[in-house]
Amino acid sequence: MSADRFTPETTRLDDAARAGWLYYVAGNTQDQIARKLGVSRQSAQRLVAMALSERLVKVRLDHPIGRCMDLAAALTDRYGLTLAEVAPSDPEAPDLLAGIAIAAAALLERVLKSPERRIVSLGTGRNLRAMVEQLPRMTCPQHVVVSRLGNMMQDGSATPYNATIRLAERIGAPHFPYPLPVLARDPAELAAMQAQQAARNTIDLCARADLSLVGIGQMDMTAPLHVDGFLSEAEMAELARAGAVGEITSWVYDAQGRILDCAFNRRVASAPLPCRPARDVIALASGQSKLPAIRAALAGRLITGLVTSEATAERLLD
Amino acid sequence: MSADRFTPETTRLDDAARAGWLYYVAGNTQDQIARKLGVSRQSAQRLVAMALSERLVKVRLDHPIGRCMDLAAALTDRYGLTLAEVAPSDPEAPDLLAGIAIAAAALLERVLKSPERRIVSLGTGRNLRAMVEQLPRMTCPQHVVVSRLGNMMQDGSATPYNATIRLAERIGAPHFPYPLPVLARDPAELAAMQAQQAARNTIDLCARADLSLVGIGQMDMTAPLHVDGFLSEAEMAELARAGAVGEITSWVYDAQGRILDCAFNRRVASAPLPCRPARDVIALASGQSKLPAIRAALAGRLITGLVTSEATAERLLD
DNA sequence: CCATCGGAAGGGCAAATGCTCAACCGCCAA
DNA sequence: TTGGCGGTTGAGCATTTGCCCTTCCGATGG
Repeated sequence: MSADRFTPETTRLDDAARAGWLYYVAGNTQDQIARKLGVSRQSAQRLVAMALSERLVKVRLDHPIGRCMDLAAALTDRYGLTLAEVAPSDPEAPDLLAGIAIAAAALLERVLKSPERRIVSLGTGRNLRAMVEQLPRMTCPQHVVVSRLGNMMQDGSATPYNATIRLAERIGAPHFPYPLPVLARDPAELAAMQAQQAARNTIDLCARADLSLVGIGQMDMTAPLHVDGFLSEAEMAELARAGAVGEITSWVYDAQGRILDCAFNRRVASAPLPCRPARDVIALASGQSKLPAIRAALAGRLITGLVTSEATAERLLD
Repeated sequence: MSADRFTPETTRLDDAARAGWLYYVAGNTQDQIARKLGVSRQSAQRLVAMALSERLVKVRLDHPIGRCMDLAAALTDRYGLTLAEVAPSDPEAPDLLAGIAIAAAALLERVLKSPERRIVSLGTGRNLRAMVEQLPRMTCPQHVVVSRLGNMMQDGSATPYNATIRLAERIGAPHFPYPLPVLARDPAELAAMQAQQAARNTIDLCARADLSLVGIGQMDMTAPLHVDGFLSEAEMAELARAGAVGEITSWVYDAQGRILDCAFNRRVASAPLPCRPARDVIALASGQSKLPAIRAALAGRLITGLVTSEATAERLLD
């Protein structure tokens, strides 16, 4: 091998390294490098490009954001997402809402800046509500905000964390609350509800939404559906036996991310949740307890994007 | 500081980091970055430039350039060193700080990766400071950083380029500043100072340091000791007559690398500099003006390793 | 309240860069 | 010798980038 020291290959790589050093570390232009190494400008360019393609130069970003962006790139890559945002975790409060809310707000703001009409559909949840609070006031009468699910509990009272109304107020856009409750009593009642013109119109809007932002619910004893009284402990247990690990806008799915064909889902009145959606469906979710639910949603391609925390992203990539 | 999380300053740096990542790691063009971050092309350019100027992006060249390797091998061979690193020189700026700093940072990083406790002692100087800036953030509470000399001028003000504190901050390790000034007024004062418990403890740590990184000072009119006001011109001349050619952590030595037995050295309060040290003492130094000082340090085996520039290495081997 | 000022944003342009393509060189085999 | 072929080179051109200069915005102080 020592004979290789002077083969063209080695010298070329050496020159590439030298060119890369002069370019990236010493800050020369390719013209200067060409003169210093005694080659043409084009050759210098090729050497610099080679230093890059042969991975001789290693670039590292020394900022907390750098790590997050590495994680986000790994997430999009591994799960075939169109978008991933990872908010830095505070080591002392690893799944603080604020980071995710800010990241998601920035994302939403970019969409809302469009002069074209955009239909934005929203689920429910603390994350979405916090996101809206982080959004600056804007004037966007050209857009439309629509809710993907009802905000009425079974007793007729409103659920907390209604993000749709707040968002519409904040950006001055027309909005469509979801005209049905979360759950129908039975499939027959559901069919009757969905036949109403207002319902059909809203569901249609949801299907055509350019951007949908949703939360992800876990299915343990802290499940939002349980805490909010939509599911009794017995029902929870039954769903668990059927393989339920998570829910998005009340649609319950299993570990492969398949919407379960079960009695509960047959009563869900929320807008249908497309599998492998054609338009952006972005979930906001983080936390140890939601991990299985997030994993399943990613596996089943129920979402095209994810906004999460650094800590959660790391665990998703384990 | 946590309240600062949302100040414009922080957000701006974050954005700069994002832009830098997208540009240098993900290979986006500035146009794409502008679209993704929702800003104008010019702003994206400014963010990328900021990522560079704020030293958020670190570039490292991962290739042993043949010529530098040869020089390094020749240096270890000729001077009996345990380690030599030679950074490529830009012919027009032969002794750029950056190359040496990066090489030394890589070296230090390898040591810091050890899970075992390591004691690292540092001298002062631009090179050391630049090295610390090149080091990535790490978490190494197992190590200890200790300064080999004071950072107080005679008037009590702090010298610039304090590397110890920066290093300790950056790697999250406990650190020991040097509790004495650079010079005592006279030998009697020195003895009194060195009797203090804190001083004895720190000096002992320096003696046990697994790795010591130091600069080398020349003894001409640009001498650090003179520029920083520790040596008057008259004193400089006297030391020159006594044969002084260089200094390490303020200990002045002659052309054979022998620590001079002179009035000045009897006032130096820095940690003692062992001749033919048993543990690694590595100097960072380059430049025409430092050549005699480097040669002498090598001849007298005051150091076990050297990180220098290509141009300086060549001259040392002449 | 208005005038002033500093910093950030955007337009425009010149320099730097990346890429394609045709020409060329050396090598091998017919 | 000659033709073909892989690979390298340099010219030309489109894109990208860096920078200057003007404009705009918000803060500050009279």
